[in-house]
Amino acid sequence: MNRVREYRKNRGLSQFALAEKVGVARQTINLIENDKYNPSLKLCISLAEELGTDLNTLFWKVDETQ
Amino acid sequence: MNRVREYRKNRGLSQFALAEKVGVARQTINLIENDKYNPSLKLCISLAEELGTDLNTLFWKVDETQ
DNA sequence: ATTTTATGTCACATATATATGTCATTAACA
DNA sequence: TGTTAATGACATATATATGTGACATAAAAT
Repeated sequence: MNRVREYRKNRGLSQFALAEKVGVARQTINLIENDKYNPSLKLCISLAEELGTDLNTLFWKVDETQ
Repeated sequence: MNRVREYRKNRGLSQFALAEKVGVARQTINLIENDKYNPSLKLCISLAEELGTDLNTLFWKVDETQ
């Protein structure tokens, strides 16, 4: 799991809006949020920058119990 | 740029040894260290774990002037 | 000298991330 | 109502990450 959806929603962005900001298709954001695949490092960095956070926060050992 | 080579050398590992530990080909490590492409998130996480560090340290806004 | 080891690179093959178009469903809203 | 926006999902196409095998060079070890 990752925290892309959480950070996207906190910014009031739709999947489509975030996709446009980072230059990918809406489906790509959808698949990443639903852990359907394994994004590239560059895309992870773009997402972190666009969402005002960093790689560890979005993708490093997300604790689902908290 | 990233700090994979630096952390690998600090651990006394060859590209081949690190490649075996994370389950990719030696060429893949070589290309990543030389910024010839854009690894997947899962591979970045494996590298960070194997090198005893985290995503931000290896891949987030590496300052080349320091 | 000669044999390993480590690294960079190339060519080709394969797996998969990503794009594009589409459809269904739900919620918000006119 | 109907219409639009948001999301999940599918099928197909393309770009690219990664694998595999090979070769060259340099350094280290024997």
